[in-house]
Amino acid sequence: MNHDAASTPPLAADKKMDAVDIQRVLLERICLLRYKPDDQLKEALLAAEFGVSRTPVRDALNRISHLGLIESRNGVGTVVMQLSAEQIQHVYEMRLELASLIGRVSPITPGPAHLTALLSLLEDARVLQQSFDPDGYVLINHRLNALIVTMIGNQSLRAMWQQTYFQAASTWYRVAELLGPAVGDTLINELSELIEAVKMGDAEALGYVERVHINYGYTKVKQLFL
Amino acid sequence: MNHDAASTPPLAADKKMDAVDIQRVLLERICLLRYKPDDQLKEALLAAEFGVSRTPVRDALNRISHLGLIESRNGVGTVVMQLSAEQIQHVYEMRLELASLIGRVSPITPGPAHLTALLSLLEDARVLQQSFDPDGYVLINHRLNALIVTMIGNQSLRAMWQQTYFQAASTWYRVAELLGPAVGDTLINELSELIEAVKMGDAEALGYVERVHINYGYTKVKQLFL
DNA sequence: GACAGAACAGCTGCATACAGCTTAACTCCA
DNA sequence: TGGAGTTAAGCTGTATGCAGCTGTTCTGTC
Repeated sequence: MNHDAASTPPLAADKKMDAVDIQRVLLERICLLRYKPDDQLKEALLAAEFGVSRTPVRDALNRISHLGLIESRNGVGTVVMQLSAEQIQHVYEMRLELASLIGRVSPITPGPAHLTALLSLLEDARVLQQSFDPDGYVLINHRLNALIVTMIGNQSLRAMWQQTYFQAASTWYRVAELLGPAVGDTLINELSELIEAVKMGDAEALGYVERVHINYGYTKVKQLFL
Repeated sequence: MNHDAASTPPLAADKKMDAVDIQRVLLERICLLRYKPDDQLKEALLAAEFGVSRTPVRDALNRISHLGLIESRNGVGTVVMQLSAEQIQHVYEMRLELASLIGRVSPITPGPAHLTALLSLLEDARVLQQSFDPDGYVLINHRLNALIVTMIGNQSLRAMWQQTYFQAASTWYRVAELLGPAVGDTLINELSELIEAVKMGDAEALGYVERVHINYGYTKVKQLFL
């Protein structure tokens, strides 16, 4: 009764996933680097794993192809793309700008539900620090992103935010692998500052907090990869 | 020999279009309002028209579904969505912001090729004014948009610009129908100002020119529809 | 005549079979 | 043994048939 959504995020053991479910799982796996750049996502294998035919798998791949994270080549396979240094730079540059817009274009005043969710995330982030692992970290980041999305009033901006999040997520996973618990501390700081902003119902502050932390992340990415 | 691309933009008479071609044609038809909101895009009919099976048509529809311009409902059909007043507002708000970013994030210095293309567009726009029709107007706008895209250095911003263009295009077509040659005059002004910016190699000016004219368009849309 | 119910037509979602392309391995010859 | 040509395996792209869902229409009853 209480497992209507997101209760089986990575697993597919249950019964008959449709194209939409597969789309979600594939994106999550790319963000969690379970599929690494140059990996081949063979439609037949995925179909077998999910217990469906190639058709819904193809539909899912087609629907996420616009993100540039995968590319299908006839006769070869569907490969996971490694975003070039330039592309990563562009995505982070845009996320910096988009963050500033959260509080400026059709802003939403965050409410108590948002606060509750943030407090829950903060709790989980603290638990995570007791035995840090990148997967758990990125999953919390996932939930945080999903929450921030609900605080973006402009639907167009919301879509762009999601898009760039997916594009940057796997890069950020690699940072978490390399830096370890340090990024967890930063996440706790980010959550604390977000909580303050939400307590005041200040969407603009929220955007600036995000901007600051994206800038921090961008700095780390530049140091480590670019 | 000289008909390698865009020579048959709307037509499908030739031979064997693949999913990518179909995707382009469908988007164009939506932008030109050949498909109006609540219209049903039946896969079987489109397949017959393009001389292929339903499969590549489905692939094309899936690949553009993220724009929110169409929505497939099981048992019903794939319907063209009417963007709500709020959605239109959001898209225009974002285009205003994105325009300002053209000259700020990874800008490109426009060169002589851009200038040549703009002059050609200006010429065509002037010809159009001798007997204005919305279709011709939107097609020139299409070419202008394609050109501006090549002046956007940040790939992520480029994708967002394209996305919002497709989402706003059909709305703009309706404005052209209602206002007639007046929008053509505005287009000529826009092109003239863009030419000045490009002559100076000033990407920032280019972005501001776009911002101003998007704002003009937004004003008209608000007056007429919102 | 009006309304409830059932049968029907039509569409998308999915499954399966086939064709075309690409890569890699394998063979044959020098 | 090295290399060019050929063959074979495997993947995506496409075609086609079937199942499930939805809106409509037709029928039977009150």
